[in-house]
Amino acid sequence: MAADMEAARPLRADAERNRRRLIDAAAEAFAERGLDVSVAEIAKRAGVGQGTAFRHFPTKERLVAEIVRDRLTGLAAFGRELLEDSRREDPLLDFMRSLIELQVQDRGLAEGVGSSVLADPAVREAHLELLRTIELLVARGQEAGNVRTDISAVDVIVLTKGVAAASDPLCVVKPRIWRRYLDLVRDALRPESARPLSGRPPTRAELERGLAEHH
Amino acid sequence: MAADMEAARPLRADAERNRRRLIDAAAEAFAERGLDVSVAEIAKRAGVGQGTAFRHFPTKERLVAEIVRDRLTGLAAFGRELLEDSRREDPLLDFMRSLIELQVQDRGLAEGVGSSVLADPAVREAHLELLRTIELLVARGQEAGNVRTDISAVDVIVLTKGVAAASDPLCVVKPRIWRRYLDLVRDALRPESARPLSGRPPTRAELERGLAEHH
DNA sequence: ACCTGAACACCGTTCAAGT
DNA sequence: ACCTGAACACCGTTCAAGT
Repeated sequence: MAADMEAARPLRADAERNRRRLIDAAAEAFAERGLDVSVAEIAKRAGVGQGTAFRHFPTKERLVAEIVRDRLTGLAAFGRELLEDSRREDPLLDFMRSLIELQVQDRGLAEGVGSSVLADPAVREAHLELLRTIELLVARGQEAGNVRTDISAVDVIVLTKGVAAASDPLCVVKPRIWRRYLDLVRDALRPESARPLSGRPPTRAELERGLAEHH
Repeated sequence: MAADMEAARPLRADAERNRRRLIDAAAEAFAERGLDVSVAEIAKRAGVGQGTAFRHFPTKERLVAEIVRDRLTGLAAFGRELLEDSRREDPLLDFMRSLIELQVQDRGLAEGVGSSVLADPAVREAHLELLRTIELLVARGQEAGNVRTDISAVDVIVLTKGVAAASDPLCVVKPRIWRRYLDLVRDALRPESARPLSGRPPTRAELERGLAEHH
């Protein structure tokens, strides 16, 4: 799961332990109650002083970034697994299902992607890795004739985010409603239904820039 | 635009003036910078003390609610205009365009719908009015053969919210990108592309309940 | 009746003092 | 090196004192 770029100098034993506790406590709290749980409460849950929290993560956003990065990396890895599993009929659709399911279950992740955490370099790198994986899945789907050819990986990310965001309020009362809207997206992506789309498709760079500048 | 249920007892002249100034200042500030502009700043922009702001709107949420209600009422009225204009080929699609465009232009509105302001009774009433208008538009579209028959007005609201939310980050760099995703939704809604959707469709009551309980 | 700014509780963030 | 809680600026909200 955790893909640290550089091991850097190892932390002192207690610091390392505190860091892990903070990440675990934050991941849990954010998933359950969204990103507006206070750092003070996360520190308390982790059993450390709140000063310690800000020593490890100089800003709350960096703490969020750490956790979002973990999730994105995990998703990219899962996407590559799907690509290697040759028995799957429609790996792209399976992947979109997982993307949405994770956003629906993890409120913090849903609030995190599309927030300014995407400006964080480590998060951007993980996001790019995810995009590249989706590009492979889209290409595969297009070769198999499952997916219209005027659709890109950026579109897939945008669409899954849309399904998750749109389903969000209804999910409290109908937890599986997102499947309905994923089904509609599936219908929209089939080659038979393709009619010309207006404007030029968004590029990878435009998405990255948009996410980073957003706010 | 403003559809006050009961005129009640009229306010003192200065109070009425302050109320209007607060609403105008808030509408402008929320549209530009989203819902997290402080009440203090809105009061300052309106030229009143911040105590006055809380006298007119006992909570920040009520101030937001007032503005969201105005927008929803305006949208419902516009929808009915579309229904009466017999020259339009696809009034539902035209209406979805306006729904999305407004959410993209007005950050406060986008953040407001789907937040807990929908718990406010006056907002719920305006929202219900909007839903009923969309139901007429959907029925019209289905009669004309433009729209698949397993789609409801609730779906339309959910989908437009999804398009607006998904396009949001990209809009900074490509302001018209939402048209692309509306085009995809248009393709998904055409009867020819219809394949069975999983689960039962969400009802009006479920949407209302979801929006109100959300948070 | 309505207006106002000072006061309160809570948040993110900083830092002097400890080990 | 790292930990800690008290301190600061800012937010939403309340309220005693004014007109």
